[in-house]
Amino acid sequence: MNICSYVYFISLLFSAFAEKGKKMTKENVPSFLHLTAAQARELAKRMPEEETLYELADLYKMFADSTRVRILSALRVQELCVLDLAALLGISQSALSHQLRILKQAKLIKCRREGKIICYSLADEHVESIFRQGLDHVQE
Amino acid sequence: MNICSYVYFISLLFSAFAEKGKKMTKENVPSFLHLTAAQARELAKRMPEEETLYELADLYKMFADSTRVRILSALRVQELCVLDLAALLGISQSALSHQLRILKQAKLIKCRREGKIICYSLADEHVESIFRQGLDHVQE
DNA sequence: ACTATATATGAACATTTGTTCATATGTTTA
DNA sequence: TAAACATATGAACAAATGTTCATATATAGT
Repeated sequence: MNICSYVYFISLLFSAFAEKGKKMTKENVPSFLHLTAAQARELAKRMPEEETLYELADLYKMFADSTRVRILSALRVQELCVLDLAALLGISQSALSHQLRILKQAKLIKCRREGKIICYSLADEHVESIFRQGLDHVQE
Repeated sequence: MNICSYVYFISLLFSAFAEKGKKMTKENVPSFLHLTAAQARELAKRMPEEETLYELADLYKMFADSTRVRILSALRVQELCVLDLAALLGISQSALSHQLRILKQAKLIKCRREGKIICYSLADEHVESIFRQGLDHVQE
């Protein structure tokens, strides 16, 4: 957990005490918070780094658009070139190309050139497992 | 795969043939597409339903915002009431409440009332497993 | 019943995001 | 080397999303 959030949290504790004219002791907390300071520290320690959580959100952002999900879903089956993919999904070449770039930057897909055409495929097994995990949840 | 996309795809095949003054045969395809019609049908069959893919994108949308990821990350550790959570994460009560509603509607978290306060927690094991899956990928 | 506390929500606003359109880049073939 | 083909990309626009501010609802305590 980021030090900023924690500092903010602690400052809230102090100001809450100040408002009520109470003295803050190490393991005591203001009434509007139901966690003790010690519990809050413990909780914060058990959370991943703030930075990691931002990266996690960024990863899931890639799967958070139906066009990208459909692209990944097709590439799960087989490698495809841009025009085939566009025709298959019924979207414009431009829109697809923009999304392919985004997915490529996120390292979820890779591509190789074969003459005039460029073939895209999933980058690795991890992508497949993330996809399947979500699919399991959606399909109950 | 949605019938609409497939119909669109087939229509593209036909128009491509028409433009070139060729006749379209069952298993032949225009040169700008590297898939045969049969391959395209095969591929489409192996993809989940279009509707399922939209639901999948919606599911991942929940994890695609850093505030929501941080909320879920805290609730993984323990049940928390709104004000504790807001203080812990350093966000306003209002912003948090809006996000809690979104997560609740998506059935990723649940809540129970205890007097004045309302305690939130993760809805089920699936949420934890989706979270962990993404975390594994991010942390390499 | 009145006040304080805890949470929820509607509207306005700013930001982000995805698509389209026009055009650029890069590769093959005539 | 010119033309055709396959893909990429910048800019403009529209739509979706998250936060803030003000206020509403609901419960507990006096």
